[in-house]
Amino acid sequence: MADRVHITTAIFYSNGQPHVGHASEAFAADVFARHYRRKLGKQNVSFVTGTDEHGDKNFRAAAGAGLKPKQFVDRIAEVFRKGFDLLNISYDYFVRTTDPTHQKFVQSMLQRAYDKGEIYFKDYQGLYCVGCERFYTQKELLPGNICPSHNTPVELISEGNYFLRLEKYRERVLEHVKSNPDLIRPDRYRNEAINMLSEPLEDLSISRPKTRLDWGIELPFDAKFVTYVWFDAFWAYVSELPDTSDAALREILPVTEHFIGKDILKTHIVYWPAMLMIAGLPLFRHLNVHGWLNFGGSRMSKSSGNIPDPMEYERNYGADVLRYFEMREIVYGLDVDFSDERLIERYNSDLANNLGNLASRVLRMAQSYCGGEVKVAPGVRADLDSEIVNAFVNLPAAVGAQIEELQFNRALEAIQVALDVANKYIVITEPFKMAKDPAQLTRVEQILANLLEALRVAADLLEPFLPTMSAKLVDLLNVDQQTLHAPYGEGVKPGHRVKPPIALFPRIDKAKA
RNA sequence: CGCGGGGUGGAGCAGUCUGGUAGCUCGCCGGGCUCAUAACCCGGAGGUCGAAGGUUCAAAUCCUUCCCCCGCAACCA
Repeated sequence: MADRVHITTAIFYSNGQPHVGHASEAFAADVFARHYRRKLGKQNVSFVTGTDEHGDKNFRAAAGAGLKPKQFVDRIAEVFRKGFDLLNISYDYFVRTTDPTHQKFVQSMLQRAYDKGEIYFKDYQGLYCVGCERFYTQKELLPGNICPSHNTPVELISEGNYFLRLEKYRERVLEHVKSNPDLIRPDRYRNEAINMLSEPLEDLSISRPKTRLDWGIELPFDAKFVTYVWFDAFWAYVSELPDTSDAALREILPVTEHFIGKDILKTHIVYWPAMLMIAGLPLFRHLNVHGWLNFGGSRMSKSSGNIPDPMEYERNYGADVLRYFEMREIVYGLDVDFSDERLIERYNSDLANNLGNLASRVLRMAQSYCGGEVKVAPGVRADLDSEIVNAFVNLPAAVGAQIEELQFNRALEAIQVALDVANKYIVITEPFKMAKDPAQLTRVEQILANLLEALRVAADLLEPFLPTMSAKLVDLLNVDQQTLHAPYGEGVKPGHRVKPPIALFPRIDKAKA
């Protein structure tokens, strides 16, 4: 078991604000980060996100907005950073590819590759699509030299550029993928990666002449050029860590968990490993590939305006609700259909009816029957107790394992099942009836201790998925961090006092929403 | 032979890798309870898990073949 983990989202290239898809990737990485911080300690987890800010598209978008490139990307980066803050994305580093630290690091890696002879200069004449930021071969294009991606004519450009020797490393990368069966997760993307690596590759153009694009990191060995998006962006995963020495990177890369969308699988399994090998560095531990969010059965489409704004949910329901829904509903790696109706349904059944209502009834009984005080230690004192105790004793290990396997939906399902057990326990043991008979008060106290302890474990395990509301529940339960993380039965102690209930998750009326 | 994803009770989905009484949410029918956020609990109706063959004591799950649906312009994770 690793004692340290480094987590990254993609370094987002966007000329607008974050949408629910960005949020979804950030949530998954964040759940991972929060889980591991609890497991390994905060100091053993690092979590990087950020924005990829160079390139043609931003340069042109800036011009279109009448701004200098830097002003333009400053705005984008700020929107992303603030948005992620509001969504409680607990990144340790927000890397911008325009940061001087990052640029310096990229230059050092460029120089290293160049010194090793893995970057070479070649005159090149080709058909270039501005939208794709890449050259096309004739046979890839539609008749009339139309870019198949953008439906616009490509431009014939003649220029010299620097190239990275990708093909030279292809087989080594392929070997690595084959001999590390869980490198790419979930499994379904592994075969695709192997296919990509089974065909010979063109070497990768990693430069642009400044005469064409003066918005990028200057090549240290030729000031007339800047580097191209991929050689720039990938290094952001590590460029701003406190220690970027080779020794440090040899520690951190093998425990690195990349979270990416399925659209950039190819770049991450072809370019990035080759770049690391060229630099003499080890590869990452896992490439965690997620699918898409669809809307009403069709893909997200900015033009038709069907993409929900994550901030809208944050304002309406608080920061946790969108996160919970996406983690609960998505089978990691597969596409899922996103709708407000499903979100509200999930919220009402899981959070309002199950968790929220359970907290209300338990805390209310604790007030009414025990004056808010835990009277006895939780544990099994009768046959009826064993089921709830077992459910929560075994829960943390099960949830942790599922998070690490990217089965966030199943982790949450397991928690819901345990909460179900707790709700049933109340009905079966009927503390509200026994409380009327002073002779049975001891039994009532036992039942409530068991229930409060169950809530405590649930609050602890839900922290990655519901950071805000988990904290509120923890506050109602009035436990400190150390108590919070204790195994079932070793948390709340006799004499401990809890607070009266509040409605943590008010039901959402579908008709009104 | 293009690539990929999917086909599981009325709806939406897990489960398939690691074969062992088919599960969840919603909806529907009947009952219970009153601690609780019109919540909670119990019972019920409803599925030959796309089709056919095969392997196996045992298949939604493994193998083979076939059928159907969706994506593979773009803004995009």
